[in-house]
Parts: sequence; C-alpha cells; structure tokens
Amino acid sequence: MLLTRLAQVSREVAATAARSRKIALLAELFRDAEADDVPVVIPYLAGRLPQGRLGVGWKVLGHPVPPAAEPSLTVREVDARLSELGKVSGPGSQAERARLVGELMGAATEEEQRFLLGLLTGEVRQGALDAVAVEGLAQATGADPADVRRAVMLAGSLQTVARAVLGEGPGSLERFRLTVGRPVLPMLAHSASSVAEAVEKLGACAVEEKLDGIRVQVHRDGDTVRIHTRTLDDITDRLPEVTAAAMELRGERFILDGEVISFDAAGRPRSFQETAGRVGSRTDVARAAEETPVSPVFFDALAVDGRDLLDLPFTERHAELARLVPEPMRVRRTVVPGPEDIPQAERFLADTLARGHEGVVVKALDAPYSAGRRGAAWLKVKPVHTLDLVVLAAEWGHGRRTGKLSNLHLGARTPDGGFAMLGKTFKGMTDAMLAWQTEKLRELAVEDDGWVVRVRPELVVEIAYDGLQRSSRYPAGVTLRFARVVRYREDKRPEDADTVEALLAAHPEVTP
DNA sequence: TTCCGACAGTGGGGTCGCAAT
DNA sequence: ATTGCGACCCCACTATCGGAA
Repeated sequence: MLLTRLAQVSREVAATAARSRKIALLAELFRDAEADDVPVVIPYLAGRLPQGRLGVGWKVLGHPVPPAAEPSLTVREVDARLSELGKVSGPGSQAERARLVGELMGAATEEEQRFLLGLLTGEVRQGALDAVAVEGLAQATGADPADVRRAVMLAGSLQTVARAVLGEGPGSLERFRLTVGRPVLPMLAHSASSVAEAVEKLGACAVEEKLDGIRVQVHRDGDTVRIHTRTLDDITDRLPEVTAAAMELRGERFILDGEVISFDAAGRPRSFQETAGRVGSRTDVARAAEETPVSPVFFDALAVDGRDLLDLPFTERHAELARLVPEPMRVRRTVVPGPEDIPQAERFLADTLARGHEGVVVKALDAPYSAGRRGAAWLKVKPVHTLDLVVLAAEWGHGRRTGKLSNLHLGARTPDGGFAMLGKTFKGMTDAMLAWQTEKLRELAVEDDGWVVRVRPELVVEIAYDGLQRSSRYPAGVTLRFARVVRYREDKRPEDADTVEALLAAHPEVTP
C-alpha cells in the first residue's frame, strides 16, 4: 500500500467530525490493506509507530526538506526506513538520524510529509485513535466491536488483534484470553468532587486510599515476575524489591494491580517526585533501591492461579486478593454499604489525608474489572485547593485553539510588590472563556513575540490545584501541581491576589 | 427529546538518560 | 561538567458524537 493512500485517509478523517464517518473511512482502508501491510497500517492510522518512539523530535525535524512531486513511498518501505533509524545510536547518532529523516522526507510529497511529521512527533491529531480504529476493524471484518475491543485490551496491543482478525476473521478473536505474563490495559478512574457524591452515585462501595506513586501490574508465573506500568512498559529491572515481594506471596501464578510508592522511615509516603525519580532510575538500580526503597501496595487481582477474575464483581476479586496478599501489602480500605454511611466514608478520607496520602478511590462492589476503560465504577476523590493569581502572560494556542490565547502564565504576589510566576495552565476554560480571555488579554498586552504575549499584571483568575511541588524552573522554588482555571475574578484587583508567602505557609510539607 | 458515557484534544511539570557542547 | 532534548511518569478539564433512557 502506498503511503499517499494513508495520508489521504488521515486527512479525510481529520476533516470530518462524525465518528461514524471516521470509522467507515478506516474500515475501507483496512479492507484494502495486504496482510503484510497490516502491522504497519494499523498503528499508523492510530497515530503510533510500531517501533515506539524513535528519538526524533521537533529539533531533528526542524529543517524543512523540499517535497517530492509524485508519491512513490510504500507503507512498508517507510516502516523499514524508520526501523533502521531506530537502530542508530552512539556518538554522531543525532546527525545520522537527522540525515535519515531528511532523506525520507525528501522522498515524500507535501501531504505525506505532513502525515510523517505527525507520526514522528506523536501528534497525528486526526480525531481517530485506538477506539475509532477498533470500530473500523470491526466494520471491515464483520466482527462484533465489543469482541474486538476486549481482544485489544487483553492483548494490550491493537496491531496483534488487527493482524489476527483481518487475516483469519472474527473467529480468531476467541484466542485472546487473559494470560499471566501478558500485560493487560489497566482500568482507570473518573473524578468526583466529594466522597458523598461518589457514594451516592455508586451505592455499595469500597473506599480505598489513593497512593501518589506509580501504577503497576505485577505478573508472576512460577519463578518469573514481570512488572508493567500503566502504558504496559516493562519496568521489572528497575524494581527488584517488588519482584522479591511478589515471590513471597502465597501463589504461583497471578496478576495483581497496584501502586508502587516509597515510604520514609516513619512510614509516611515520600513525595511523588521522589518515588517517580526512583522508578525512573535505570543506571544504578541497586544504589537507588538502597536510597529510596519502594513498596508495592495492591488493590486488585486480575488472575489468581491462572484463573481469569476480570468479570467477577470487585467483592470477589478482592477476596482473592486478600487470600494472596498480606494486609500491609494491600491498600487500606473501608466498605461502605450505602449512602446512609457517607460519614464513615468521610472519616476514612480525612484519616487517609492525615496519613499523607493523595485521596481516595471509591469503587462499586459489584463492578467487573473493565480493562482499558475509564469506567464509571471507580471514582477518585482528592482535596482541591484554590488561589487567586494574576495573569502575567499567555501563549497562543494550537489546533482547535489556534488564534486564541490559551496557556496562561500565573503569578502570585511577592513582598516587593511584584509577582512570582508559579506555573502555567490551559485547563478548565470553556470556549467562551477562551474567547473572552483572548480579547481581554490583548487589551492588556505589552509585548507579543508570536509565541508568548506578555500583559500588564491586572487580570485576577481563580485557580484550582492539587498541591505544591518543588521546582527548579520557577523563582519561588515551587510550582502548582495540576493547575486549572475555575473562573475569572473581575471583582478583584491584582493587589487582592494571593501571596507566595501565604501559599508556602499553606503547604508546610513542601520547602522550596 | 434529552441525557450521559466514551473519546479526543490541549497541553502542564518533573526526572532520567543520552548525546552534544 | 553542563546543557538540551526526548521519553515517560503523573494529570484536569471541555467539546463532541452517538447510543441509551
């Protein structure tokens, strides 16, 4: 298959908002793909490279190359060239990668160049990723979309399933079963603004502590342990303590879901930054493990003794978990029979926060494990802080925000009468707010370099955030975690905004 | 007809590791 | 030795489509 076909379909898919039309376009393309094209066409259409990331970013791609007049590249040829590119390493590798990319781009037409650029930078933005590809696959083969989706979740990979179903038909989907040793996409949670709201929604539920660490899926098959992240990357080699812990458990074959986190000597959780730094360390794991040991804390069992538990209600899965995993290695929880017991749930949240954790996850007792879904059966509740800050500048948006001032630079007052930038946010604003702030900030503009528009510090905005973290980037030595806009405060003047001093006082656990 | 679940888009900060300087 | 870049952790929120109620 020619790359130009893919690039055309991608453009058409991006041009339509209707999901049904996107699906039909992908289905038509899948039907035309040859068997050997499939392992490439599928990930490309889902906006991914089969090789994963290649170490090619905006810097390497920064030099435009004159496009070819006629399309000639095949999908498989592109894939082969990118595989070569991925193998380049060592001194001089960056220049060599740039050369290879330039060569490839030179063979591509303008439309193909745009498509490749999106692929290489992970920004295809055609409004069709995995979910639409799954539907398209079902339509192309006559399979039940639910069966295709389930197979993808269990295989942890779209292309494996695509190859099977396009080559052998819907019957092949049956062989994708939960298998110890093969990672499954984890179930995710929605947010709720209070435990009361969450319990009202779910009824009988478990309220569990939410640890601020790294999500892990631990597989043990006899003497073999494998540890995967939320995106199914294998991080076994970085976490010897977790492997050891899994070997201590009273089971030979299982899949557990949990969080890995570092506790200090007093048993208090270390900051996310410390845990993440440890889990990210690959070079001297033994030393990292000594300095910042981590512990696995489990909250679900997907398989035990090779038995698939996914469709069992949470109550039963948890009973299996409790049989296998001793209490200290399980997440703390309380079972809440119904809305009349909301005070119990609230006490549990308060207690969890007092012990230094992030919040709670409220889980319906009767819900199955919805692998790969952001199911409504799990609701996270975290405390939200708010501040009144001053807009110091704003950045021009991209994509659907092109032409709008989007990303706000936020400042808190300093003792000298100035402002210290605490971070940025583009979250929480509606289209109406986006339009309003674009107008307003243009009136206040003092400088526009085409990227950042600096403004007179006069506009006050209420910002919600999850907490403070240390920062080497910002002048106060701290930055807001997950800042988002709540509303503009036109009733407030900049001198009414919050101060850095007050912010630091409100978060004594974080020192700049 | 209205509601709501699922999904994509829009990017945020930090840390690590590698290559370049 | 330091700096810059890319990958990959954590993540909130809104808009939109299309099926469910």
